Amino acid sequence: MQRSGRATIADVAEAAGVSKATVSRFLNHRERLLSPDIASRVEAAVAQLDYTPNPMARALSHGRSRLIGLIVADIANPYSVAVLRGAEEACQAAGYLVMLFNLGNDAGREREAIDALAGYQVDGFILNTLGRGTALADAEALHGKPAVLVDRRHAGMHTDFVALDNLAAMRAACGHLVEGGHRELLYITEPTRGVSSRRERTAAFGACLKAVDVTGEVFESALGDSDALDAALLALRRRARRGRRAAVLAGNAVVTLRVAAAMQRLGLRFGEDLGFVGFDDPEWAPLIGPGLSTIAQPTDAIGRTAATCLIERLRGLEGPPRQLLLPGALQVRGSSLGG
Amino acid sequence: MQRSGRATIADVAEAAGVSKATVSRFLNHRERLLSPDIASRVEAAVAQLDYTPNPMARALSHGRSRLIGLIVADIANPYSVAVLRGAEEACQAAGYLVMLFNLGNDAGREREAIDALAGYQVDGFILNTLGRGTALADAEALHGKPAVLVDRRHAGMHTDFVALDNLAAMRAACGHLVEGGHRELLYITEPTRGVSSRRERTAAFGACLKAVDVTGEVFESALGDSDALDAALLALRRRARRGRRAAVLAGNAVVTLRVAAAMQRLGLRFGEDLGFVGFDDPEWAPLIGPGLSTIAQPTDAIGRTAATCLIERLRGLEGPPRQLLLPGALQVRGSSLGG
DNA sequence: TTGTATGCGTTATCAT
DNA sequence: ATGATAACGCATACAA
Repeated sequence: MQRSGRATIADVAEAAGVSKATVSRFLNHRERLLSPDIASRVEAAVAQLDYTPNPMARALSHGRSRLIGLIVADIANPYSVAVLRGAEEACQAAGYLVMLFNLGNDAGREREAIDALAGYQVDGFILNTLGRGTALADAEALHGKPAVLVDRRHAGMHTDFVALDNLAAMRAACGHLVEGGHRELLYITEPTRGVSSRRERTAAFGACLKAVDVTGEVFESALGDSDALDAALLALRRRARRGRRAAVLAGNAVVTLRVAAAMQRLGLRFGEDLGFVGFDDPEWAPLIGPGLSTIAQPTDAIGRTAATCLIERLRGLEGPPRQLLLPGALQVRGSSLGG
Repeated sequence: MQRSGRATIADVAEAAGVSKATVSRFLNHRERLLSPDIASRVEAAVAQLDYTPNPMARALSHGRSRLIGLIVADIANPYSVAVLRGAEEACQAAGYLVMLFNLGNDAGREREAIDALAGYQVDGFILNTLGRGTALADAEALHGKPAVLVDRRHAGMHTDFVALDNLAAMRAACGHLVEGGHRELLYITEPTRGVSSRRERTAAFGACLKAVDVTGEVFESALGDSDALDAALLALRRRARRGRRAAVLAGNAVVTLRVAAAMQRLGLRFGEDLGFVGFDDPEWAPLIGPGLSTIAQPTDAIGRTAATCLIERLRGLEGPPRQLLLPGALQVRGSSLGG
């Protein structure tokens, strides 16, 4: 009688002795009055048959799927995962399910990802993408569906945007280091080209230097080039003088890892030889040397906020694109104290 | 003319001057002959309209969705993420999309997760769940859909199973430590109750001890109880004697982190005071002390294998449940050498 | 080989 | 207030 063992709305209607339309109304339009007699009969039938509406049929007919497409630049990146975690949680709580698409750092697949997800009628997108390329030129590419950007902006996209307050975070980091007597700062970042968050942090670093008597440099650390990184660290070390200590700022956890490896190679000690503060607060930060000072991003909140943002739009919220910048939290450990 | 800007099969049919059925056949049953004339007309129309079948409508009608439900115990766990990564990749490559459900370590939601995913007509499940509770008693709960278990078995579930070869891995770890002169071993694991992988590793540890002149103990490390852990490590340290060194085996990366924190608290040195090998090979392992020796799990392969396994079943592969045990790789670093 | 008609499970537009 | 009925987009018996 019932395909795949599941009760359909027709079964419920029959059991309750009413029409399918009535059952559908009972489920979706609780606000409209329906005679208490019928309502209770439908309710009983639903309970007895353990009926659950088929979301796909609902999506086909009604146009909305209660699905949210989450596109992530690289699921190997702990930051992406942390955001994903918060977003998925908020979606679940709001009755949405997440469809995941991992780009694996392949910018060329952005379009493919969006199309695939749109095919499944996702109601909206959460995008933590690469930023390079103009694949997502505009709403056109999004099939008219709302989206929220996380961490990285896209030029020309009029969507909500959620990220760390990079400027404030950088101020906190620099301020802390300067207070500790550090006067020679080196900001190490992954190559900034095209990635808005990296550009913003680099710019913020520059801005933080202006006010004070501090020398700052920026170093772009590429994936395989550990020699250049070693050289930069050694040069920084040489610039340190009494009362004018030197410190490294790492732009994210990936850089932090590279720096930690380099320090080990070079036999340099965090805190003693070079101060250190890094963006992102990985679980292992306390265990490296005297403990690495960090700026902890509220990744969970970022993910939740992004999802909430999107869901508000899905519920009809109008208005210009919003920017939600969440504050980071400075975690002071040995690497920015010793010496 | 077209809702939501997308071309439908009807549009293609009209453009090609054929019936919808013909278009559908052209798309799905390439094998059956269709007159070259019509075929080319349909092909042209498809290309011109940039037509893509609506997967939801297809699922509703045909019963299959090309969706795979991935239920993960805790997305905060790097192991889960690593597996997820491999699985998602393989699914994408095979033309499947992943629907994600994170349990957030809440075993009570297993059933909810399966039902929600089944509602969207997922074709099958990849399950990396908690193992506790009998929520997934049997195929009944899976709505008749095939599933593959990752890392953790469920009693009474007749499904394929993919995991690390725990016994071989434990042998490699113990063998390496014994070769290095370690005779007092302490295996530290998260509480094993109900979790098959933890039980198996613990059992394997016991098996490895029998053959040789080695003293072994097992310690279950609970989340907040760092005092007990400290005590266990100190006791182990005391048991070490000349020519009979002591070493810790950590059951996974979570435990490794706890042990590393404890060693720091206690002022003990890896390699010197206590040997160490841990399951899982987190990126930060080389940076702790002299480098932590580990057993690297082929997480990516595990995820890919699980997905492949499932997809084979979806393609109709019959036969009894398979067990795929993948080998780990011993990574020797300072923690198991020094002293 | 191709077209017609029906069903998949819902929602929504009409009547009543 | 409730019940027929037509979409939604596609696949598939069945007919031709």
